[in-house]
Amino acid sequence: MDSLNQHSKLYILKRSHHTPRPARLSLNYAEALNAQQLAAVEIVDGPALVIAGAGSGKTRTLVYRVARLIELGIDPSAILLFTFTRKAAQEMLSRVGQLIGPASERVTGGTFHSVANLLLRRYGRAIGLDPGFTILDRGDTEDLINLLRGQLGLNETGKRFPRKHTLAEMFSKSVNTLRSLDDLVLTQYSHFSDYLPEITKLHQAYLTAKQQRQLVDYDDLLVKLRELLGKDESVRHNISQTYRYILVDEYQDTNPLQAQVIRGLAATHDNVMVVGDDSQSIYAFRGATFRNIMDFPRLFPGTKLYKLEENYRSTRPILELANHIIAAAPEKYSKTLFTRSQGGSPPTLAQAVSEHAQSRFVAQKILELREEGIPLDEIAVLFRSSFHTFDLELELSRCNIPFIKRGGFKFVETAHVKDLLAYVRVIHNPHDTVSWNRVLLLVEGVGPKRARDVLTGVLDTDRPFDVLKAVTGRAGQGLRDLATMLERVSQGETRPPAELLADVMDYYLPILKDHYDDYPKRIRDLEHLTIMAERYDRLDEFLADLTLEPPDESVMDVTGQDRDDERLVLSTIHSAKGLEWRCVFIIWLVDGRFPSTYSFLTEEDLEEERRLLYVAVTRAKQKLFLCYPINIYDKITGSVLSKPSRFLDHVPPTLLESWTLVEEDEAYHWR
DNA sequence: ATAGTGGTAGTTTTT
DNA sequence: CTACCACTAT
Repeated sequence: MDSLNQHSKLYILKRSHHTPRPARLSLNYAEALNAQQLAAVEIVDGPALVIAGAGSGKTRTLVYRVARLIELGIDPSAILLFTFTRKAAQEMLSRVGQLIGPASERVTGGTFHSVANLLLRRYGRAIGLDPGFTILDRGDTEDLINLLRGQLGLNETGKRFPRKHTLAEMFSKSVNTLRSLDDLVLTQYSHFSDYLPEITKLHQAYLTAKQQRQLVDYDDLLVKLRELLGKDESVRHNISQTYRYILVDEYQDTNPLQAQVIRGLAATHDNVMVVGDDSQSIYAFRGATFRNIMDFPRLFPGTKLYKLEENYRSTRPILELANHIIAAAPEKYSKTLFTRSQGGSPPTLAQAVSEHAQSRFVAQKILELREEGIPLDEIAVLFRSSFHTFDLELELSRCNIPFIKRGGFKFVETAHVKDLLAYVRVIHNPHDTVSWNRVLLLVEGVGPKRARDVLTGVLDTDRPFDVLKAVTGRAGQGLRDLATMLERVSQGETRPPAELLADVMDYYLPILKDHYDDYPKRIRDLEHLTIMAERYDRLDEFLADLTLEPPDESVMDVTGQDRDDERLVLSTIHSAKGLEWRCVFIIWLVDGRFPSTYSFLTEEDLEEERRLLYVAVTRAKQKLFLCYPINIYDKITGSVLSKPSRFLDHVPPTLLESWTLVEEDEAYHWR
């Protein structure tokens, strides 16, 4: 306190939300941002839509806007940032932290699902949801559907009844696209329309089962949040006033349901900024549509529109290729990406005579690049679907190139991990039908029938363990053992999750050894799971995090060594969203694989594949290699694939440098 | 009713 | 390849 004020009395003027304290901004925003970015950063109130092309500094813009809001005196805890993964949120907020300090830690950030989880645990009671609800992942969902299918006697319907996977997909899509199940089945799944009554019945059973057992699937998180916001005026007001500034990243990959959630959250203030690029919308299978971007101004009248069109990521030749690929798309928001950078070599289009030749090319080229001084973690191999890399993975191992694979099968989805977790989940939520079923089936002498019988008993009582103990017959002893173990462990439900897991492990180990020949590998996975659990002191948080944000490394990497060393990245294009590398390889660019034969049926699917390629290409900063093998037999069509992806058809030859790969000893024939 | 075997169809992408 | 289904022997 300086001396002038020593004798004067202080009278505090309270700050109101609408009159932020006079800005004393520490950052020079105009210097750090281009004109377009600056305009988007400087808007404070009201709805805003930012169309941000690939590599146009979209993240930077969001980061600076959050920083500026805080610098303007807005309470950080009133800011809500939606991102596509939780990691993305953490990275952004840590960048904000670097700019303006630790206030950023109080910003709420995460995926729609994780935020919904947070709010539902807090306010869910208002819509009859117990805070201890269990979240079902996709596998759990399918298990539950199958279980109910058995109960309803729909197992003998005949061969053409949809599989659990398809059923789950139908249910989910109807929710996320806001379409009725009838409508969806009759149009998108018309080959199953004969079964519509059964499907509807099963769906009803699925809904009630979840309701009764406090089970919540991924979609329910969003549905229930919408319900919470819609039904209860005071809760809506409360939540909306808590989060007075909302930012949404990757808006092109949100679905209509998520748009409604945003609408509800912003009910009292309309302070929403969404950022996205319609050309990068690649999650239609999850109900996402780039039309969400188009519709945003209608949902929020008075929306201000900003466009970021200057690309800072890629060299000009790479950008030109990307522009050519997307130019052929029939429908898109008008924007033209440009760069001021000069130079850069044209992308390479490499033809290999077989899948293996392609793998060898990639491995060899990567070794060369490393010789040139490019670190491995600045290189990525991207692909359409995760099984496209099987051969490459072998080749990389042979060449001693360490790599990490992102996307594809997940560690938490493996049977043994699910088994172990099921025990803990039963303890946590005794109504969890799905986990009960799983746990029961692992008992010697228990099959589907007995599991179902025991299950009905278990769910109707407060003392489920006694029900297990009362069973006689072949499975009696096994069920008693199970009951004893669960009872003992559940005494200390409040103990750290890692301890609970260790206890359960003692029981489960013999079962594991009995079930799987490769149990040593699986034991290591489970040990890893326990290590992950050590970071938590609450069981429900551990379980929720595991389903909402499963570790995105695939199984083998979890236990792999040299975690600290730099490693090559293998990634599905979907998992590569928002990332960038100095050098990028895109493999399997053969027509029929990418785009896959699958997508030939409808134009929408095909266009999504085009955008997918666009996303892949725009990940590259300096060097881009497009690879395609020829002479690939395609089982689906019965034909041989040898033509490069159709998306490259109209690309001028000058934009690509074509290479033909030949064997060393054959090379002189070509000279 | 369950466990084990053998055959076959169907294979993205993720919260 | 593998997950799922049907069938068979307990």
